[in-house]
Amino acid sequence: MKDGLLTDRQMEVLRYRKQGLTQQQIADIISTSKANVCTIEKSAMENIRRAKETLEFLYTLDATHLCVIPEGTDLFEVPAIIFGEAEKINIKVKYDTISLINRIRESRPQCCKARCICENVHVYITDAGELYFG
Amino acid sequence: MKDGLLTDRQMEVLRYRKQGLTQQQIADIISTSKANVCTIEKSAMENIRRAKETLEFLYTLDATHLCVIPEGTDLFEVPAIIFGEAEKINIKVKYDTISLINRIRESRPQCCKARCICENVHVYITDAGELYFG
DNA sequence: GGAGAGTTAACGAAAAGTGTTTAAGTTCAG
DNA sequence: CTGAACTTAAACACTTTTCGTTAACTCTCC
Repeated sequence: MKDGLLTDRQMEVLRYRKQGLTQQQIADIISTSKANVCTIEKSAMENIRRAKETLEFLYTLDATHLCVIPEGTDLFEVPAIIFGEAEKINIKVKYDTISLINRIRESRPQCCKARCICENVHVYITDAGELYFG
Repeated sequence: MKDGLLTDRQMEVLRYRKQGLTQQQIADIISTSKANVCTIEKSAMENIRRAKETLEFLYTLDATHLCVIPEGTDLFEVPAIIFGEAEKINIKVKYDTISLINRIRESRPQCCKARCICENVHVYITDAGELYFG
């Protein structure tokens, strides 16, 4: 049974990059060209993008797209945005302000640096008012 | 630029399945055999599993390596190991015993045969006490 | 200008994924 | 038991991905 989308090579490069190494330094370590490190890193990012998109599709199977929280939004402004959009389509969100903030922080921890949404977050909602973030 | 992991065929089958159709009904609609619908559905689920695993790998990049659960370990012994290691580095795990077991079973179903961890599992932990398994 | 970091394009070989069929195998309600 | 729904395995053609090379390219900083 296979692992995730990323190859050993791709994970290796991402780990070194996380440590702050340059492509040339990594190329020396793993004995290849920096051009190759670049393409490996690039395809790794592409695979990650596809993984995210795949899970977004899953959510859309039983949820509809509600809105996008733009990168840079203050976390505390998010509930008002979502409540407003949900009201437009007559769906009652099943979270109050506090639990909604907890919900998004647990669902997308990598998008929440302190109080700031650090990348665009797509919001999906079911008829039951359940929320998904992609 | 490519879409997510799922092929058109796979998304098609998943949508029909979501509507409650049987594999035979879908096979008739998309003009193929029911066996093929089965394999398409199966590979779709496999792709979804891999997408989840890929994103979990991303999270491990932000986490530190905590310990390794050796192959053959009893699943019920895992929480004690993890709590012990986390205590050593003064991080409070955000799961209790039961939810920790559920967490690892959901995260690495292929590693859990009955009560046995069937391959080495690396454990990563964030400062917030979130756990990831790789 | 030159050095360092990163990106891109074109190409080949090896590996992996996909759709399909055929055939044999469950599982389970009636 | 029978039949319907579903699963599994092997084999095939086909396409895509991945890793690698070489070489040329942009940017930025000094």
